[in-house]
Amino acid sequence: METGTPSIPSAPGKPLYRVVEDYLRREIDSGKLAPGDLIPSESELATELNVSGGTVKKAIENLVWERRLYRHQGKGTYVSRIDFNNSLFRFFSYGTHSGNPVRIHKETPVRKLCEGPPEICQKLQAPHQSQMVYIERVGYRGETPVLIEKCWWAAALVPGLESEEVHIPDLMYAVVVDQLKVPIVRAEEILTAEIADQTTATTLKVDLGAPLVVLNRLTYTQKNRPIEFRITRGRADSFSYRTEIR
Amino acid sequence: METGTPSIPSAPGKPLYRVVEDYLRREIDSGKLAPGDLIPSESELATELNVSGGTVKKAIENLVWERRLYRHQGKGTYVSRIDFNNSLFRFFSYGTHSGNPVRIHKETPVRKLCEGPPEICQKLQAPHQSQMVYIERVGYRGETPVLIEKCWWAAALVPGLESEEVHIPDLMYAVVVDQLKVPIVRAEEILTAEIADQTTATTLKVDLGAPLVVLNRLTYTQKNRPIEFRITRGRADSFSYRTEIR
DNA sequence: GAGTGGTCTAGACCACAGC
DNA sequence: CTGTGGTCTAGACCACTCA
Repeated sequence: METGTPSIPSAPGKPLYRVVEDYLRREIDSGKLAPGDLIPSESELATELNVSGGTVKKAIENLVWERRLYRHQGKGTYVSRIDFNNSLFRFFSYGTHSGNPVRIHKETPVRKLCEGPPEICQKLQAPHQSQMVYIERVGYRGETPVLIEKCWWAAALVPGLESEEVHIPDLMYAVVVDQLKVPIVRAEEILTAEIADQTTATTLKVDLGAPLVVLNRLTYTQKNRPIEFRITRGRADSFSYRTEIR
Repeated sequence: METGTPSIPSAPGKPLYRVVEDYLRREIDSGKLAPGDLIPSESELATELNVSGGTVKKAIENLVWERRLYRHQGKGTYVSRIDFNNSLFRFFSYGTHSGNPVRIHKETPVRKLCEGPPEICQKLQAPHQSQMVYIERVGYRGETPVLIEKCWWAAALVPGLESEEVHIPDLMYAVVVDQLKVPIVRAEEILTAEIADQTTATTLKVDLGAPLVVLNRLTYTQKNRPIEFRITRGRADSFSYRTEIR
């Protein structure tokens, strides 16, 4: 079926749909296609790249599977916005064991500009002792505190975040994305367990030594640039993560 | 493109490939197709069910994604055997933080026939006070104990498992599947955290109150029948579970 | 060589969104 | 109405496995 040669650089032994995937991945990672953007339609991509519609469809299906794109029938294909509902913290069911969603309200007792601790600077790939916006938050279910968050933001990337003028909603990333216009692209999370030290125990109103689930999160903006490191500690007694093995 | 009507019961609004998926799923769940079996080839299924090859391919691709099937080019498509490497416990990196696989050797201090505790009977969907094979195991990395497993097997389904004649290897399911010829199909796991009580602390050689990661597992044989409940406790200091959010 | 799955194409028809 | 993605088909060619 000789109708032409793909106009994108191919590679021997590499399936064409992978080439198309990589092309789209590059467009996204470089920021040419930003979260929320509409990407060209299947047929446009097919003619532009000189491959068949089926090949484009397969490439897009794979990227949809990776949650980098999403599609709406009749509308088009879009670049995904990050969805923090995919955080491991959705497995905290504070209070109701029925699995109903429980709203967690957050307060912000500490917010200040400071010099970043060495480990944090390293994680954020920032120079030693660079400026950070440090934010501490406590999450409540009703009146009872259930989690503590400590966040360090690379101050150079989020100018104004430290200002008390800027109100921080429960989902903090909304401020950064909508008000400061800094795109949040992805995040890595690591889950472990710990026991409560004295200060954590008192704010969470648990016994000293009570079990905690600890979630470390590294958040990235465009071009694979880390922008925030966060460590969240929550009561273990209401955490459960379920999977299926096959 | 009228070449015939699918010979499997369809449903209005339901895509054909879903119908094919459901057909294969039923064949697997009922036990007609057992783990390890070779299923009919794409073309055989296509003519048998009177749908196109592409539709069969899409159905199979979806089931491969669900890890219910796997394919080998040039050989065929097979029903998956359960893979306990998918257990959440693969995220325990005992000792080496480099992520290298570390072999955990297991011993079996307790093995006996007993009356099942009420909660266990309920989980295994067995009558009150039914007979269970209770097995307790300790996992070691080198000389240091790192985890404790307590398992209850529905005795009626695994005759002879309690016998001391039967040697239990590190992967216990091998005995059940290979020697007792009882298929293991899938398992559900729930992860939580706890602190060590006195007996656990002494066997694991940690302080009383040290953080533990707890994994509850319900294992199923054919026809969705639960066969084993297991609770594993491991030291939290060497557990970390990583994900990516997008 | 025969049979399997893997890739790729071309094109039909449908359901849905939005003007 | 047009354009989008979703489903389904038919068939070509390739790569791999095994007798």
